[in-house]
Amino acid sequence: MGVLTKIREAKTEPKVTLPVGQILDGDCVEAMRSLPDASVDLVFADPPYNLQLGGDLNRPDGSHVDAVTNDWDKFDSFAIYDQFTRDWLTEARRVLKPDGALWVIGSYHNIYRVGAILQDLGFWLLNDIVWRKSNPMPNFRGTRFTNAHETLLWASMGEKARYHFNYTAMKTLNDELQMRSDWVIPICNGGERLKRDGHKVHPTQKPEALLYRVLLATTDKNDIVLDPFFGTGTTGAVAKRLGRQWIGCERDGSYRDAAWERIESALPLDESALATMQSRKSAPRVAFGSLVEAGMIAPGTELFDKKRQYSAKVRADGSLESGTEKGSIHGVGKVLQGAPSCNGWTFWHLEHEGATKPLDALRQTYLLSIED
Amino acid sequence: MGVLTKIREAKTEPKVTLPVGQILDGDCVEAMRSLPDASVDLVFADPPYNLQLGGDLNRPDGSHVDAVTNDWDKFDSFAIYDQFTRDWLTEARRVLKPDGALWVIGSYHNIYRVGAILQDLGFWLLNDIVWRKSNPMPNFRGTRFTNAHETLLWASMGEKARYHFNYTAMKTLNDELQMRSDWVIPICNGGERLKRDGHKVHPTQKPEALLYRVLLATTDKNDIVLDPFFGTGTTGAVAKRLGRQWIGCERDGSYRDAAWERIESALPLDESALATMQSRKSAPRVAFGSLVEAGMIAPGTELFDKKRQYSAKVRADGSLESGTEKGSIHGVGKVLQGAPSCNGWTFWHLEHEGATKPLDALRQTYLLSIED
DNA sequence: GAGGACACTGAATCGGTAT
DNA sequence: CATACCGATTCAGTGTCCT
Repeated sequence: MGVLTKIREAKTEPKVTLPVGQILDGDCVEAMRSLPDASVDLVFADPPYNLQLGGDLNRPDGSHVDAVTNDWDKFDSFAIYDQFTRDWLTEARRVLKPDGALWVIGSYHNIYRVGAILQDLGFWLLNDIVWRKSNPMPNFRGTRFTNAHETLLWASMGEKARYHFNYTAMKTLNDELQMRSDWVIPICNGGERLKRDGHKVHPTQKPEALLYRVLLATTDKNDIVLDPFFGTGTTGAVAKRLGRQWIGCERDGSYRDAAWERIESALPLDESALATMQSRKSAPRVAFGSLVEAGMIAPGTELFDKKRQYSAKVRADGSLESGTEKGSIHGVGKVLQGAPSCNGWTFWHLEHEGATKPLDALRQTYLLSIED
Repeated sequence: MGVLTKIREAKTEPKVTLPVGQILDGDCVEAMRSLPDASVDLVFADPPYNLQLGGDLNRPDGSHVDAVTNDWDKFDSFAIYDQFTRDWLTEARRVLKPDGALWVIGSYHNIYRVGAILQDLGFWLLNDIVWRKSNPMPNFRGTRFTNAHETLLWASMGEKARYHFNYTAMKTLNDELQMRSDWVIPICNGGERLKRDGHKVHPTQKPEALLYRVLLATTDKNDIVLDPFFGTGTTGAVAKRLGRQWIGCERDGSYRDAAWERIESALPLDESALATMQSRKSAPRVAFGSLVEAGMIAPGTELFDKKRQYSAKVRADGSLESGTEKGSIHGVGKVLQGAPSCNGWTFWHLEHEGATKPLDALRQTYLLSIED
């Protein structure tokens, strides 16, 4: 590649060339120093998360979890991580045009530090976006909530700065509803996941659908996108597909090689690719506990079947209790009847507003209340 | 109300009384100073977000920042907010027990500052939780993504600190799937929304379903919950319903009045409704040898895994023997598989009354037989 | 080929108690 | 303080192999 693009700086500065379509070798702060002021439209950054993992972790079946143990994710303290963050954000700010914008992705380990520093440097937060993973890794030890999301920050250059937002494109992508700040996107696996000798090339490759939405929302055709932590080049591949120009920084040669191979084989956008990016809507699953939480069914409520042969009492966590039997609405119904299975939603009834109703009626009401 | 609960501090300190079931008047930092060290189990905090709203700038204590004489800018406002955050978090940390925990809710305006300061003070993030609003306010001007979520941080007192998590109750509440870090809960409106003369009493009243999940997940019955920004008392109302003790701080008299009225009309749950599914962790421990002693398993019985790849013989003392390998049900299973660990109760099976059963089934039978 | 059983995997801050 | 030992714990998806 190596296409050099001429840009004209503000006022009457001499023309400068930008290394568009190139992966700059080396530390991203050093690499960005070679770029002129106010020259790129968007920065997308996926910095190390500073995970601070302890010992090994095994799944309940005894298999080993292949965690992120790379040296590039190790920092000795928050202070050192903060300095690293200030350094690259400062340089990113310098190369951004006044109406440019910045995206950073992170997890709870690092994103609060990044967000605060970003604000301290004068960036202006426009949204925080939640990437809700449809298939996250479970919490194998049952010690916390399943960590099922990551966070993206989108910021302009300052409170009064202008920025680009393709409102209509987002609304179209979201079935004519305003795009929300929570995005449901699967993690990167299957054919999209880059592998070498059967092993993943990069431990934290991001899904292209995520970059697709970011670039479609906040850049225009031919805009220049800089990714200081290029990795295996997801940003470059999607930029090429969407007709955006890109610059990457990456110090790991094997990542750069994989990125080149990938970007060269990336095809410019066609309609079929667009279709696969559309979010598919499916009916939300409702847990019985949600109805209890929402106050639609009080703990202590008596449930019974249509013939009033059986009864059970609702408990605080959404489980049922009937004699010595305890469990879910389905499980308790099944055991009481001695049946092979039971749909608790249709089996159990309650007195509601003077009438006898199956639980399913309340589920419908709840679904309406949480509809977008 | 005004029930005073006696607590005993660590070591041999004199007994101290806690203002349980009370709303402390005044600034929360001052109010918390009246509480003893290490005395509460949980802090839930919904601090003011009032940053960057344009126009007038108020300090979190309500005093007005004079734009002309103070020559404030966003850096000043962040610095003021940071100091306020450090102050109340420090005091909250002091009154928390060593195995207590803290929750804070916020939006992108303030949560990155809160999160970073929390980490700086030594709190250890356990999860960040996304409250995904099912019915958020749209972005009327079409300039950004619809801001459809808020963020909650859950933190323990430190990296090595213990904390409470009712894993099984959460799993039950979510229809037998692990509870994830993204929670879909409607915003507070309808009958739950407190109104006076047709206007909402508090601008940011939180839904009770949110507090319900927080308290059910991370407190036990009778635990003491402190809310430094009590507002109209959602925390107190849900705590009362769930049989938790509460303390509030609120400087606004009209909010305190509304909170009192609301909490007094809240109905506590009865004992059986309050019950939740208990994890097996809390069941009394049974030694495998006890089953042999009790005659439920005869020495010499052949055990095998589900696939019948391995087998072992039970010995008189409740140990297993397989080839040259001898030891506990866990130890032998672990060595045979070459696994990092093994739960012998679920790994080993035997023929019992014509069927193949895991040892765990016999443990359950034994547990029932020794119940009082 | 279709379908079922099974294996494998993903940015993970993933024990508690007794000695 | 470390060490030993007990024993609790997973969801969605892809790929492979076998029937």
